[in-house]
Amino acid sequence: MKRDSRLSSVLHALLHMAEQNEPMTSEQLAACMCTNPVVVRRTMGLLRDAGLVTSERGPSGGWTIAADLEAVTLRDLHEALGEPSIFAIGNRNENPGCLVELAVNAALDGAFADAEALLLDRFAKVTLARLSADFNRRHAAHRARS
Amino acid sequence: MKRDSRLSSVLHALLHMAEQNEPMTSEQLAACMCTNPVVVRRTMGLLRDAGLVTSERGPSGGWTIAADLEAVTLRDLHEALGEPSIFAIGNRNENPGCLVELAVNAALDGAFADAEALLLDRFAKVTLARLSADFNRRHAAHRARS
DNA sequence: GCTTCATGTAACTTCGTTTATTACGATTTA
DNA sequence: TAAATCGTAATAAACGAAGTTACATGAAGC
Ligand code: FES
Ligand code: FES
Repeated sequence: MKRDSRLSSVLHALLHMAEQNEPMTSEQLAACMCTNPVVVRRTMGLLRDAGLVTSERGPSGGWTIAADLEAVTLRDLHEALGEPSIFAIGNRNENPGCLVELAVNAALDGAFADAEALLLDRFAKVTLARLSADFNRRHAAHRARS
Repeated sequence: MKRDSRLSSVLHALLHMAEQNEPMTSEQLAACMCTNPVVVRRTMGLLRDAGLVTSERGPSGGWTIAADLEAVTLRDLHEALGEPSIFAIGNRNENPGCLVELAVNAALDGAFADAEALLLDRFAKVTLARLSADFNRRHAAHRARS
């Protein structure tokens, strides 16, 4: 199955934007991430709907972070993206008609629910600020090496 | 996204087979699960490669469980199926060329790895015997009600 | 041996989802 | 008004899972 990589994408975009004082255009972000400006607008549009970024039209327009980096977590971003389903594995039939399926689904669903809860919990503990700091640490180390 | 439902499928098949003394044909299993005999063979073939079931050709042939129900766990089945990737969400670029991607991937990968570990751990704790018992319990309750 | 039943497997199609692309409209700045 | 930029709909491309078709292989029974 094709994986949804939008969470990864918006994180990229946000980290770039966090290093910048001016708005960044869809074009810039797209070039940087090897994708298409329209894709950037579509995805960032969801973050705008959630109040995490703002967009301005016209010359000198573009995308700007509108939230506190300390407050925004990966979980917030996941929710802003519409909480896409997390698993690539699932039940054959979600509304079972027979007892065999009921028993199987019960066993699998419990495990999946627990794993999802753990993942979302981990997401909730990572802020954009922490990610940005992590990036800057790596950046400094990289410059020191070269 | 289209989810991989093979784990769910083989569980269905195995529970049916556990209730049966004779081999079951691909045709029977397919009819029971509303799918195609060839799909059944493809999937069950992986379990056969793992030594969990056997297949016999010709008249009176079919599929038979070859392992101890107490010993086989969901994790064994997951492995027999080739350990398909569990998540429908992932990194945009698994082999990052820039430090932004490195930082993002590190954050996400850690969370995904932990969730995967938890899920596999849960899988390892569920045996076919337990599932079969669960089914029989439900079956008895169902008969008592009607 | 011949027929029948069943698996083994390759090739192809269908279907659903994600991402990319095209096209055009709306808004802002100069 | 011209240029830059987002907003959005419509469409195509790319991909993977499941389904389907077709035929080969092997076993059982006569
Ligand atoms: S995504 Fe911007 S440099 Fe890597
Ligand atoms: S009766 Fe539900 S799968 Fe067999």
